[in-house]
Amino acid sequence: MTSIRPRPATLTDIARKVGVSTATVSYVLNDAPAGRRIPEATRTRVRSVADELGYVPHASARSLRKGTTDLLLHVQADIVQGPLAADFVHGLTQSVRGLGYTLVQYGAERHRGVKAARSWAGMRPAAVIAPRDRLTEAGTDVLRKAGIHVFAVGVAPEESAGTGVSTLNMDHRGLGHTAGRHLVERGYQDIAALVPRTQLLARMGNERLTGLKEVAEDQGAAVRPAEMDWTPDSAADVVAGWLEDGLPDAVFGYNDEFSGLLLGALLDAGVRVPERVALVGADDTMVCRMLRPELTTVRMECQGHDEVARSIVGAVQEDTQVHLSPWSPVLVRRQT
Amino acid sequence: MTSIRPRPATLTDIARKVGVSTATVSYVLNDAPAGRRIPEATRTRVRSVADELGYVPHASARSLRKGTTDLLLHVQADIVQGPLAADFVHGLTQSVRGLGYTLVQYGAERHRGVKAARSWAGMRPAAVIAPRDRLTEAGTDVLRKAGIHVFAVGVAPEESAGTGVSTLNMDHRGLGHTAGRHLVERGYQDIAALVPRTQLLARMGNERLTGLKEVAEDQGAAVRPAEMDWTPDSAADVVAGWLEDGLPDAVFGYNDEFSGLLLGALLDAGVRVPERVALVGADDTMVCRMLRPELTTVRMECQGHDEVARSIVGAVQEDTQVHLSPWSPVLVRRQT
DNA sequence: TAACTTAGATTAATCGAATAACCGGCGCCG
DNA sequence: CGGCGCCGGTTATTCGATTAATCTAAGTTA
Repeated sequence: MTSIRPRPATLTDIARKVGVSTATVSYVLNDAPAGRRIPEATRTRVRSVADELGYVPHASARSLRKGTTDLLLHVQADIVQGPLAADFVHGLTQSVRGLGYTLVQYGAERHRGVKAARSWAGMRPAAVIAPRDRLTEAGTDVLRKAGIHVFAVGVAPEESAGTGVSTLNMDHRGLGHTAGRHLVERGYQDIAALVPRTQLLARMGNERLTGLKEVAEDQGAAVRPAEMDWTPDSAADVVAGWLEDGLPDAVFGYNDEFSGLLLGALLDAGVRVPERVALVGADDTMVCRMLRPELTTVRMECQGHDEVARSIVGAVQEDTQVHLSPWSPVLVRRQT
Repeated sequence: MTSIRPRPATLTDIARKVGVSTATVSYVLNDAPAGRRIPEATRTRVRSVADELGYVPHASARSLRKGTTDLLLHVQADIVQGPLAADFVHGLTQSVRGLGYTLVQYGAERHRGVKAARSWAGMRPAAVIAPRDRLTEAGTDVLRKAGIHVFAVGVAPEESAGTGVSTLNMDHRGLGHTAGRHLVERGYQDIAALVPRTQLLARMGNERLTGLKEVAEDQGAAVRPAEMDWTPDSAADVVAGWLEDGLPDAVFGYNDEFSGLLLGALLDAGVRVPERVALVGADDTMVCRMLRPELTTVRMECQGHDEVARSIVGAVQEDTQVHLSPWSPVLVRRQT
């Protein structure tokens, strides 16, 4: 039995059934652009037939004719996205849909540069939103030349000046400030900061570190960075190092997850937390609530998704650069 | 300055520049379907000009003409996807790309049923892969009528018999078996199992519970379920309840994250883990390595992504039903 | 009654790529 | 010398939707 794949209904099908031309049907279904005169009777008939046939407009055909798509292509980072990113994407998807756009995610590891840009460009999205490590200069060029707006995630506005590339950032330095202020206020003088060794995370880690330093050193507290991998062994190594060189009073653990691993290693070494070493994470994930002691953390709160969506869509439509940084740090105290 | 949005190069542009017709260009760039005779010299010229102009085929135009897309639309669940799901999607994206398909994710909460199906169908994807709670019967119908293959995630093969809908499942019962076997073998007789109260997770929780029960009761061990929300308070409530009714010997915590919250509550109540109550999670996330004691867990190992991709693509191309369940449970012992 | 308006449509071109059908010229063979 | 085959292409149509331009019949006005 060769199953004949059903052919979706088209404008022509509707037109034939109603007994009018496809033009009329198109006008009706697009709510008659100004100046068109179509009596309510016709409109009703067209709409009911469209419904009956389960008509769904063919996005490709439409975009081919109009020369633009309603697609916003979000290229995912290699790293696993936490709840913060997931929530952002979900919210944004909803918001841009209200503005007539469709946000989709596309993610394949090790797919970057010109080759990747070409495959993104093939979909002719209105914009590509991609993490910095996926975008090369040549790749960005391919997109720009195809008339596609580019958002670089994790690229500072200064870096993208004059390139026509918009940016979307998290204020990691501000996050560092918030963590630093908390620790300094509570009298800690010898503060350590974890910095992930992975390429992508290292950049963010260093920015958080910078923010922490700015606040701490201003108040006469010392900050020492410690590189760490995303493994329990690496956490143990860090702690072992400290046991030799002297334990810090407090640790800013980059994020909740790195902090969690470190906490395990500290407890294994018999270090009392937070009495001997205080620990601050970031992102306010549920991990904070699983650990004992619970983790003090810095949550990044996102401004309304609707507002972010409007900024993005505005930039896309005018093809003007914008630089967004919609998250602000908020301290969540859990350890004394 | 009104920036004229650059127009991407088309077949016509290449044809004009090379001095041949668009047909020739098309044949060359698609590697001359059998029977076509085009000398190497022409091929080379066409290809070099295409390259020079940065030509990227217009996916919409192509799909309009061919009547099919290379799109596989993965509709994301409302819940935050863990590393397991993320890894699956990344791997699959890569694998299907090798087979000429493009997997994209689309996620907006509270977007389900017929309305959602219509918006998915608009893209004319070759297939829609969606979690069960996004698919209504009517919605599935819209897709099937549009000639789109449907994969229901989390729907048992029996449920989808005769509907033409393929399924993609995780063997939660098997996971329960593995956890149960471990606990029974270690002599635990009074086993509790957490079951999430959230709609979507409850289904999986109950399947895991069923598997656990099958093994345990076969060996004369008792299993008592305990409903829990994804909050620290709820975990505390569960523990409080047990303190009244009697603590179990062991707990299967649904997954690592629920187990983590429960562990916190147990420790708060002064219960020694694993001496008084043993705890088993699931998914083998890094959370297991942060907690003290570390968590014994059941990891779901996925068979090769290439193989899964082939099954999916095969079903899509033939429009035949398949029922996939590519994960198998593996115990990871960490608590004695 | 002729000229003009207007409501309510229709016609036809177009977007970019794929592809079936066709075509002119050259060489070879009987 | 006529016919056949093959080489290296070209022409023209098609996919589904949009939209500017046009058309028709009825009604209005002078």
